[in-house]
Amino acid sequence: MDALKRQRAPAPAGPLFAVEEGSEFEHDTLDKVSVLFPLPLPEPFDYRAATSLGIEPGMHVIAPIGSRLVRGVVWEVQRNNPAAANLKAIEEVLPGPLVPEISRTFVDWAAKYLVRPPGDLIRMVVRSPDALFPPPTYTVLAPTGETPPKLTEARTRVLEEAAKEQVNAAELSRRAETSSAVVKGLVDCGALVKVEISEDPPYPTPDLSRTGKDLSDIQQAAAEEVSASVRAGGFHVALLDGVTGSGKTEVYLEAVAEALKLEPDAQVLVLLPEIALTQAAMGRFNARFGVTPVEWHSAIQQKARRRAWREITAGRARLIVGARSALFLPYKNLKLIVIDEEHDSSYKQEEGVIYQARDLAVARAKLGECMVILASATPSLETLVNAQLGRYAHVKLASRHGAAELPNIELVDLKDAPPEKGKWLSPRLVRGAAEALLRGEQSLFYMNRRGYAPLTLCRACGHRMKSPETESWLVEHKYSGRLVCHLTGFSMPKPKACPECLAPDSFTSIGPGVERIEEEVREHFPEARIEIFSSDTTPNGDAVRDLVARMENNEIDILIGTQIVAKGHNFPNLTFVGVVDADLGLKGGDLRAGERTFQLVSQVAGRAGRHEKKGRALIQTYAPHEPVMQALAAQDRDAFFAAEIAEREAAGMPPYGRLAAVIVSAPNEQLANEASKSMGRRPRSLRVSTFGARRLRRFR
DNA sequence: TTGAGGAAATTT
DNA sequence: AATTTCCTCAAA
Repeated sequence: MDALKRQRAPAPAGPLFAVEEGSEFEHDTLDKVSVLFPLPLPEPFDYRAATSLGIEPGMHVIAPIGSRLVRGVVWEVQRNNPAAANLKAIEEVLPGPLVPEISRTFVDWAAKYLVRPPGDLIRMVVRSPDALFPPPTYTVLAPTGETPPKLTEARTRVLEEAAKEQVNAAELSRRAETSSAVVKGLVDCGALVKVEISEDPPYPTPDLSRTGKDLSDIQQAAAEEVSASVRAGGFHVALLDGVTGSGKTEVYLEAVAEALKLEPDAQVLVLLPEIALTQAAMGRFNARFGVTPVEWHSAIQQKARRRAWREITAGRARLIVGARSALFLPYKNLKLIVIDEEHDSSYKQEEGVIYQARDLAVARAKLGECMVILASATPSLETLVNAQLGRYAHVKLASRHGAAELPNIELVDLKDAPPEKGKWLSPRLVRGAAEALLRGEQSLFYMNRRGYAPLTLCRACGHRMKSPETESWLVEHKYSGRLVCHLTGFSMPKPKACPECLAPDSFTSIGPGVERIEEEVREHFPEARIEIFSSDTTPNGDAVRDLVARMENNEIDILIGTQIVAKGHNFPNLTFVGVVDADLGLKGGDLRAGERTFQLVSQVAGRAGRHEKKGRALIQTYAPHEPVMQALAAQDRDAFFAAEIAEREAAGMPPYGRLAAVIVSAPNEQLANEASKSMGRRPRSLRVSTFGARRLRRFR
């Protein structure tokens, strides 16, 4: 109710039709109107409305549900259906642009595909409650060009200021340093006129006469291929596949320009991973088109959201850059969707309505006869399979732009040369960093675990410190002196004595995290400048920028980082990378563990020697013969994916089969286990694996 | 009986 | 999602 009040109260302006039957239209018939509400209802609800109201699918209406009034979208209309007489009446027809047919079809399709009430999806389409009503305005004063009869000094000053910028009366008198009466006098004699300005003005149009940066021959060929697809029109998907630094962005920007040229209201949506939605990214678009794109993500402010929604629906917003949620907006004429870093896990929404934006984008494009470009240096297995099967065009940008070479990657078999007990760096890793240090170059140790140690154990009784809710191990963070649950964020100070057996100072730390690797590195290189790069040490963007800048300026010799280092940073003097535990990501039985490990480790290894200097990467593993490790050493992505694809196909795993999670809840753990096991026995055609509550929590 | 308090059903 | 109805348990 609150939401509705808020929606209706501030905006009595605009043509709100009160619904009244009878009176004027004596021969009026009744329509049956199905309305989809942004509620988890199983289907649209039916109402009655006079035919003379001309209600059409896509219109916004208010209708009663039980004792309250709710805003919804008209889904279907049956003209002249007398049976509608027994239905409740539509309360009110709201102004505003219709939800286009493509968006409605997409909602229906996605609701089925995601096994969700359609109302949950329309909620993502109609996302700005006050955008339906005409935008609020404010009044400014503009000179008319007429000269007032008595041109005093004060009046001249006011007219001079008014010519510079149009502002309101109070501001104008302040700027001209006169009283408000002078300004009012000028309005009265017709030298100034009041002008209503919309609070939601249209965005500036991208400048399509501009050209992009000069492209290499390879880039040029790729740009021409995707541009030709855009010009051809209709549904196409292209995978733009090129290593970091191959200039993928420049290539897809050409396709964006091409799509915008198709029609005066043609729109382009560029999806970026959440963390990539930065001012720097916006700047790249600005450099190419002379305008800042329309931004859309969950953090966008109410006013900006209203303006963006209004302009997107009207087809006046042409270039939209956003996170996954931008996919659902009611575009008027969407011609191209670009998904940058298509493998990125942030395209997967894992709470509420669970969806993979990359997959839905392809479906949405098919419905809207539009093109999709999936760009990545490390495409997902699903996308590569689609490219191999010929469903997607495969546009390759093979060579690195410029002179830099790929680093040398070697495996270090930890079974051959294990580090001493309580240590994690093999002599080869230490030597690698020492050599780089001697040459005045930088090293990076990659350890994908935050904190000091993943397990804290009582030596006296063997008690393990666990998170109260999830039963998962508490990770020790030495700098903060706390034990932290990485799943829930729960944390507590490290206790002085064991809570189980009360033995004092009996805790011992098991296993490594970045902080512990740093300790070990400091023992080897006491004189070196060493820093940790993890989300704990760099809590915000400023801290990240500062650390990256110091690394670029050679103020750091050795960096120890979690996966945060894998993302896009470019350190010219970094020539040695040591991956402390490449096996870490493979544990846990996740379907995509191998794929993720390959992508992460090859990205991290790729940090070495990105400029003139040749880089070297050492990868520590206990399983050097695993296909992932072999492929990493050979830097052979195709070989890795070939092996992985064969394995998935044999096991009937995605994309060759589908997975479904069933959550079993019971009064106690034993009962839940029994129920899961018996469920697993029943249908022979299904393969069932069971996870305990701890692991399942992550799926919720 | 009455009435919290909470779960379950209903809403067109 | 927001109400309304149904159900249980316990106090009077």
